[in-house]
Amino acid sequence: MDKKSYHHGELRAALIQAALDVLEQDGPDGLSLRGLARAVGVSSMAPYHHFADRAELLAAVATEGFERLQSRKQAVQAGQPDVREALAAGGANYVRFILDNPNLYRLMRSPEFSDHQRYPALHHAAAAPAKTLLDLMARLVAEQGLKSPSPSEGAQLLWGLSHGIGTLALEGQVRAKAAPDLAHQGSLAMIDGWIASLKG
Amino acid sequence: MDKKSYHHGELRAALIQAALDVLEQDGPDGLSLRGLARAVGVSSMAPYHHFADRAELLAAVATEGFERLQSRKQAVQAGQPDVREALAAGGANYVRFILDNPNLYRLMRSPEFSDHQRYPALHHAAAAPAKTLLDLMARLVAEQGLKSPSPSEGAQLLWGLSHGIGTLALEGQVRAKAAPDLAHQGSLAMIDGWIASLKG
DNA sequence: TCTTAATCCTTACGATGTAAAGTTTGCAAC
DNA sequence: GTTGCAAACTTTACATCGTAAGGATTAAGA
Repeated sequence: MDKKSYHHGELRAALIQAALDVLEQDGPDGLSLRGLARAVGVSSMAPYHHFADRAELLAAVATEGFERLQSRKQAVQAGQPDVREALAAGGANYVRFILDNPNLYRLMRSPEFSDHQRYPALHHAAAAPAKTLLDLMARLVAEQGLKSPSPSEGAQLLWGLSHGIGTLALEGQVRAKAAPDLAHQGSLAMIDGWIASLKG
Repeated sequence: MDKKSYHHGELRAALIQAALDVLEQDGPDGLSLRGLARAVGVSSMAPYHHFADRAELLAAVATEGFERLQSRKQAVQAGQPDVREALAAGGANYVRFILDNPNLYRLMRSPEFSDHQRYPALHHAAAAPAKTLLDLMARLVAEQGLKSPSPSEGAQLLWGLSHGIGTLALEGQVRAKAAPDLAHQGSLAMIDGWIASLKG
């Protein structure tokens, strides 16, 4: 592990880990390629042998973030028989993830990665949580016989709600302590609104 | 207007305007103090006589953004007698603002301005739209006799929903064309969920 | 007219992203 | 083993950025 050879051996992974650490401690402004290289004990240009440019390194970090999100999501929603409750719990958990990893989440949602062609691994990782949500929403629509919204619309609305509550909480516009519950309660309200519209 | 004197005369306003232009065209990465100074035809250091640092300039731009948002908000919600519809229309309009001013909105929500002490003008401008929403929500709670959510909780939920849908639309996770309607429909669903819970 | 304060400029420094070209090392083929 | 090559890493260099320090210009009031 302590090999100080010319070849680092695991530079790529080490850089990503260092970036995650810096992101937590110093925020995104303290994140520089040179700084990471320094932290890992390697020259300024070494990272360029593993990443085409700064953006590509950040994309790899964001990818790691999506993988962590997905594993948390599965842990929470695994044994939930009630779809309605699973969706609400998923929303609350999503907000908790945002609050636990503010800078990482912001990076994950950074618009500079919107080019799917250029960051395929990122978008592959990002698709997993989205699909989990969509599947759950489809189950809700089927079980309740909803005519509106469609599964994809419903998923976008629930996602948008939790994403919005979470990011507003990051700014202090919503009390961080209350935010997960708020997302939970808001998700239930929206779901109940959909169900209620059937009986109207 | 074409005075090429030593003193620019309206450097502060010109810089803010230039920043808004650059933000729209080249995105936030193209935004540099030196670049703005160049665009306005002034030395690199001139901006520092009007702004303590880069962040303070950006804060002024963000402030301008909140003022534009508020005036649009008032234009839309002015003559809405129905509270429920006013809230939903406000949400849709909010999403439209985000889509019309993507980079400006991201700047407005940038976490580097979260220090209220340091950017009083920004937070004053930002408070206006929030208050408009809160007042409307209070009216809804009163008219419908809602026991839950509280006005502030409800406002945060509706705000979060529109903020979330809008920012997801910026990333392409939600179709931009459909986003305002989605926010509208989602707001109504949530409101109806609140009302339905009274009769449950 | 003289003073003064506001406005703007010049110069300079450290940090960053990254291009170009050289060095070291592990490994595969002989 | 020795050789040869590709991958991993380094050195050097440049443009650009934010901004600190100090000098020049000018508008406006005494």
